[in-house]
Amino acid sequence: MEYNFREIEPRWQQYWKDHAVYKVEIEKDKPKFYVLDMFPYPSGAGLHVGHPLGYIASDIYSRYKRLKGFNVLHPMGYDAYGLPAEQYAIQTGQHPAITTDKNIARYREQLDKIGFNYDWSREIRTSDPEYYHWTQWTFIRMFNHYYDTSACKALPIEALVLHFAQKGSEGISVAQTEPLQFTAQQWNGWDVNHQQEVLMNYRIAYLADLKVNWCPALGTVLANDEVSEGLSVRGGHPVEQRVMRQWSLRVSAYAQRLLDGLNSLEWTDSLKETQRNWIGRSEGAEMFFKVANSDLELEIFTTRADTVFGVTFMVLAPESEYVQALVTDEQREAVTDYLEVVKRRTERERLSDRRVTGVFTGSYAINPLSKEEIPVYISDYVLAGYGTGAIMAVPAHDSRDYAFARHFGLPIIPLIEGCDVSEASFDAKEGVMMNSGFLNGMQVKEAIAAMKKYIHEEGIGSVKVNYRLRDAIFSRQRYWGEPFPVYYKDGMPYVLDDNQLPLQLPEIDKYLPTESGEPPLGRATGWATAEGYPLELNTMPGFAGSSAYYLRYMDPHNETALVGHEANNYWQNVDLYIGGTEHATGHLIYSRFWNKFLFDLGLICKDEPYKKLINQGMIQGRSNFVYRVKGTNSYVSLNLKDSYDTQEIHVDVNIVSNDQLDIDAFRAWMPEYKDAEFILEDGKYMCGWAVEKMSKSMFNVVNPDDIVEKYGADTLRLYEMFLGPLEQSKPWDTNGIDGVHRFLKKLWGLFYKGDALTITDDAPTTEELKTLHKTIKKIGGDIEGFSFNTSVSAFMICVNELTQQKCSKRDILEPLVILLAPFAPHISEELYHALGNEDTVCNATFPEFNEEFLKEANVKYPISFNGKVRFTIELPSDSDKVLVEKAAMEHEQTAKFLEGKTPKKVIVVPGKIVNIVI
RNA sequence: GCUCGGAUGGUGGAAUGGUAGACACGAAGGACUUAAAAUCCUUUGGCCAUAACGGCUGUGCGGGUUCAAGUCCCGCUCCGAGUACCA
Repeated sequence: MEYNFREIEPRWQQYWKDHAVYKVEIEKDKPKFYVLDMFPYPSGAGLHVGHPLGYIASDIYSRYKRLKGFNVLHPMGYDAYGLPAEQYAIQTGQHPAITTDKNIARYREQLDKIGFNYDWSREIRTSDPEYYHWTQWTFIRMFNHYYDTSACKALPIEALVLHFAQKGSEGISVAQTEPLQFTAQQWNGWDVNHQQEVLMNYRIAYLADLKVNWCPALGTVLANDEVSEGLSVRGGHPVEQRVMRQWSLRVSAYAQRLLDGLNSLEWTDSLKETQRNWIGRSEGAEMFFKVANSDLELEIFTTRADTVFGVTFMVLAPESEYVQALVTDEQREAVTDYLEVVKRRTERERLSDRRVTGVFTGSYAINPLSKEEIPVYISDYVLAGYGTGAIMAVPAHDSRDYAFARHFGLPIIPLIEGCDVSEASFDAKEGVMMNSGFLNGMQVKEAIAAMKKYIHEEGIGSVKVNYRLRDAIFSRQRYWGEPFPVYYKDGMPYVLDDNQLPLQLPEIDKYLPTESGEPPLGRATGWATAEGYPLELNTMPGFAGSSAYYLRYMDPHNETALVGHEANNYWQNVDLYIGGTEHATGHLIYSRFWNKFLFDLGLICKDEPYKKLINQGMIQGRSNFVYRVKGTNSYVSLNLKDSYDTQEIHVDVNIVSNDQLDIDAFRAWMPEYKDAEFILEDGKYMCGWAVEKMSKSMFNVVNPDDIVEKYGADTLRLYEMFLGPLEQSKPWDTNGIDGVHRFLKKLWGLFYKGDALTITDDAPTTEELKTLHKTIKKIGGDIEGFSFNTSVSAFMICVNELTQQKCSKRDILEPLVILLAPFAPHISEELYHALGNEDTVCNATFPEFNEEFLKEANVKYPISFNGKVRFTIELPSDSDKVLVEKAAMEHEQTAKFLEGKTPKKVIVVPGKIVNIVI
């Protein structure tokens, strides 16, 4: 009987489905394990061979954990809201839900072919009202809570209202948009609208006029992580700054907790570092600089308090509120002109053109230490959104200030002994201070500390921590997203009652903004509450639905809660999360924030959602090229191309094998190549190749369906793992796949000779047992360490050895099949049943290796101590070091040499030398 | 600029400080076959040598620690990723 994967695989997939093998329930007497994949956005292009990489890895691990006796939750769903379906709807008029459903069906079909062990009864889709019910529900709670900085948690807004009514803003410690001061009398005297307006300053989900990233091409605002270098991440359209009234989430309130939480997580250092940089904590000082001939004081933030003696000017951001107060009549025209220029520049222009620009306000401030009068400038290199929007400039020790000083001819005072500031500033935080009064002679670090102390004692400022992390803008001017559970009364927003949820997305005629420029929901008829109050027209962004989806999987059909307490207490949080690094500053920040908020409200039991996280690397494409002799339809083979003037052209990798072009297939590929002629080498046409992103335009996309059709799902799974370390990016090259396929055929050959099953119940030989046990040991260790590529090698070695040993013993082959089940479940299931087992291999137990057994057998080897003493003792032939070390220690002469001392280290090289360090 | 990774044969990649190149692909040669496919065997880092044993060299570059370095330390080069007027 041949290894017929085309028959075996669908049959077992059907069996698993029919017997609900992967359905999981809470089982209190079993330890739980939660393995999660980052759920996909179902794009129209379907899966390519790179997408399942992480899914295969999580599938292997969850199957392994199950064999180890854990109750494993391994769900899957879809991030169903997104721009492509909406763009498609705009072009074709087809409802995004239809497009999305179609794409999901296609994804599911592709996923099913690979034999994953998802519990599909828990599937969720973010666009499903049953699901976004709870996204809206959480939003309502964010609206109704504020962040208390002394309690370090979110608290109900009613508590704050009560406080305001009694004491005004006195004594509150809160996260807020801007510091407000008012008395209880003022508060109580305000009408409802004004009170609501003031509360917006504190709510965790709040509406505010913000400078936002507006993308005209997409017709919507974008969050910071959706913009890169002035262009939208999706589509690469220009983004400009605009002030708009938008919903935001007060993520910044959680900055410190998001930072601290990282320490307890098993994530890679690089990913944690990325998040730390994104959160951007910087410790420094806030200081006040008096304005000459005025009562005004300018507040600045600096991390270099030690350099105050070198401050020779100050700079305000163009948007700074100080600007108007400081402009003198003589400078008014120049300043107005400058502000106009700045306003006209797009974000992208500002980033690409970094020439020094700025204008003098006409006013002077007083350096609080040197007491010198220093000019105050305006320049767009100072950002309004960070710190206080004003800086003290130290040209000698900051490169931006240096460039500015040089341009405007301002003085540069060096503060560190021996530094050279004739060409560039000296930015390093090291050296001995000079020109700095009482700081002279100190090291920079001492000086920073001394200066902070001084600032505090003299009352000219305070020690302050700043974060780069901004609040998340939560409104999108789109149709295909979660509607906000919000209505407007007298122009003020109010949230719906829980019993009005889910607020379903209405139907509209076209998926475009209204003529008056309102978002698409402005087209919906009757988009209002029963009382006739208009509903919010914006929808939520992509990250809304993905922020708490892991909780919903625990209890996906609960109609009364996001997640029930019993389910949450059992499943807790995700033990292993696998996905790409591209979510480092988006989803993985928002999701942690969202989770911490729910934790504050006592709704869930863990304040971090993802305990261990693994980033699978990208699978790149391996493109092939042909070389056309310029101006002809003639193509020259790779190694002959240097003698011609050629043009490199991408060719479909599916008609190239081992870099050799299938010439007939090439002629048939496109009409223009029908009459192509070839200049061959050794009778072949060899193509060039390069590693590039996998994309249609490079003709290097490989579809997993084709691989499954040709080699089977088990081969695909093994090969994806075999390609290289999980976390590393690597190119896909279908050529190597024969190797793993051959391995499966060899495994099959251990069971069947011709049509006959040749398994015997004979006792295994020592050699056979050795092969088995070292394989069990290796595979177990590799899976725990996520070294799936070396596991596949270990299987190959094992089967090669057993083939040589002509092994057909049940006692060897049955454990081997169970061992392989996480990697290649279909063939394992088939062979497991061929051995006479009734139950599914998924319910088997992961075999244990026999350590004692592995310590047998003896062969001769030479040995020496520190290269000096040399004699021969008997050592095992196996290269297992534990064994060899032990044998060395038990040897008579060795024992005598040691005289009862415990060696620090025993180093063994079988066949050559042993060193023992005492 | 800053942060974090990485560099090993023709290719993908193995190597708790201990025989570098496991395993696989590709290539070359051979067996079987009318032939092809499939399968199996041999060789395969480089250089030198051979009837044969073998020798030298070798993990981006330059130093260092060590009995022993692909691995640890210092200084570079190149490549990749993230981030950026963040004061």
